Amino acid sequence: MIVSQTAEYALRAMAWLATVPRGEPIRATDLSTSTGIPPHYLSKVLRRLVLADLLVSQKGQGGGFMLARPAAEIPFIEILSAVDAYPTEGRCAFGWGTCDDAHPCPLHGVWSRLNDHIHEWASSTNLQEIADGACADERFVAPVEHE
Amino acid sequence: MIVSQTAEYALRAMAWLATVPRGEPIRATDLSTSTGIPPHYLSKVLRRLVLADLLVSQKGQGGGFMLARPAAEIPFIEILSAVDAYPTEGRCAFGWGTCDDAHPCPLHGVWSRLNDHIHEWASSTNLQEIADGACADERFVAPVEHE
DNA sequence: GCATCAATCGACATCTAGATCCATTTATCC
DNA sequence: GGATAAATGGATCTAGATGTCGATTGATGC
Repeated sequence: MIVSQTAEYALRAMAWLATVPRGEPIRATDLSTSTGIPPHYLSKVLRRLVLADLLVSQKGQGGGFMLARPAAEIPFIEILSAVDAYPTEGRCAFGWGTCDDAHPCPLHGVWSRLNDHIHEWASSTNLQEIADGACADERFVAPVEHE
Repeated sequence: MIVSQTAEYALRAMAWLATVPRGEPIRATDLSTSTGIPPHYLSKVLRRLVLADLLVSQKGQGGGFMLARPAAEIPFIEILSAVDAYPTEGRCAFGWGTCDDAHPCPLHGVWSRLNDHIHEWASSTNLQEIADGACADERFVAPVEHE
């Protein structure tokens, strides 16, 4: 498993929201049925995304959630950070308390090489890419099933 | 968290074993104190590595564990596969039941790009690199602390 | 053969991410 | 202002990953 379930849900929800015209709020309930994410769990994830300034929420009648910024300005790394999922900094796979570039543990080199890859990917990928690749009407049709 | 705790332990144990001269078996107990991995848990991880033909074990007096092959012939991907940790194939981050290159979900493209990176890293990195970078006497000295 | 050493195995405890439920707050519409 | 819609927040439940324990099996040396 590359990322946690929560992180995956966050990406899914954001990806979906990126495909609807910006400015029209989507209700958590609708988002839940569309994406297959359990409703109560989704609302918690959404809340964290609001706190991270990636979404804005509107309570009451006609309310819902929408992107706080244009999709092109939301890189994946911000989404992952918003739901934790993106530490690995400072942690050492070898169990050393102190492990940095100055005093690297044996795994440090290869480990940070992987980290760089992931960081690069998460920084250079943004929601607009998803929105471009996916026509909301065609490809977002009901999931066949979700396990 | 990029990989599970178990996977991290597996890498640690293998990395350590790669730094001792091949042919001399290391006891699980010793490996446990050296790496800071809980002893009984470690032995479960080791067993899985044995089943995956990455380690050989020797019972009784003078027994222990050692690499089944030269370090250079053990890529990380085999270690990760041995302790699960390496599926992501077939799973779809979007919750679609069917998601392949022919019928990709909206996240499919960027997702598999990340997968490729990780796969490339895990395949091209082997234990020899670790052994080369780490002198067993100097850099493997007692972990300062482990959380 | 017997004692000892070390891996193996199964059962059990604990901890945490994931998921659910329900009461509360805030906004909108009439 | 009252009814309704929708997000918010806390408390709780559950399953799976993590970690522990004790007993067993197999190998070695004497």
